[in-house]
Amino acid sequence: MKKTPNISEAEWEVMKVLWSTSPATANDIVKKLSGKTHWKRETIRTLINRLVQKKALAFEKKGRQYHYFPLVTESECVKAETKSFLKRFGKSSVEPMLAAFVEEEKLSPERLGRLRRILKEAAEKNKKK
Amino acid sequence: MKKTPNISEAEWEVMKVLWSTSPATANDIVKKLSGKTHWKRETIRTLINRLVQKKALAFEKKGRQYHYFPLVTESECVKAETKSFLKRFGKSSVEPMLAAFVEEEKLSPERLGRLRRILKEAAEKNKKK
DNA sequence: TTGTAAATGTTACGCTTGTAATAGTAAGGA
DNA sequence: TCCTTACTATTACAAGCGTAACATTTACAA
Repeated sequence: MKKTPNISEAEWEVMKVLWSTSPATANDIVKKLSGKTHWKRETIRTLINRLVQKKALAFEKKGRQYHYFPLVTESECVKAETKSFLKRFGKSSVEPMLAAFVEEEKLSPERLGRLRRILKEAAEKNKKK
Repeated sequence: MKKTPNISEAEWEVMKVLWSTSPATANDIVKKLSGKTHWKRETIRTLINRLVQKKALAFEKKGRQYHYFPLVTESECVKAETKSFLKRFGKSSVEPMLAAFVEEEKLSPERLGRLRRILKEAAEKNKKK
């Protein structure tokens, strides 16, 4: 059970890019992010550097540029975040949270179905035990 | 749609105390928290003061001591947090998150039932529309 | 070989957080 | 009335974060 580094909100955006396509150069990342954010190139570079320091990213030198790639997987990180989220709010908040999910994001029927299946399975396993 | 203040992790612990019993004096809060944390009284007082500044708490002077009470409800805050959580991870993470919830916290059958009902209702509303 | 543009590295700065220590004030007992 | 004690208020300080500007290096073109 490795410890995932603590990734801040802004840094998370950078990670998302790398999780969707890696390796990528700093410029690739800047390009992808400039659609979604207003950050300056320098800002993004700072974020990248911090992620390298935190060992969330690594790079390979290819001539003059660095090709970055993630050192942790997205699901690892989501899981860790979920855990700390839960710890923070306590289980009494699970319902309001789920309600907010459902309400906030118009979940597609497929997704809803999958969510329901998860719960159903949990319920069954529960009973069996 | 009022804006809930930004409550940090440590501050959240203080809020939890007040949500469960309010009003309470600083000392009440300290007492309750000393079971769960190792924070010094001063630390807790700092947290309380910050929460007052952020308008998450208010107080009433009663003689020499202040009686604190929350200005925001727990469900409001949970909702806001959930929203930003979702925004951060994107909806593609909802399933892994729910899976982690279920796995992490052994949810009671009752709770599971309630969760399932939430989803069921959402599914029906979805269909109708 | 040397200048230039592109890439990387270093430094900055104010805000929030975690974690307190210390100072000020007021109320009640001697 | 004056002191002690129990509260509250002010100040501290380092690490993390958001947001950059400025400096340095280096590969390639002229």
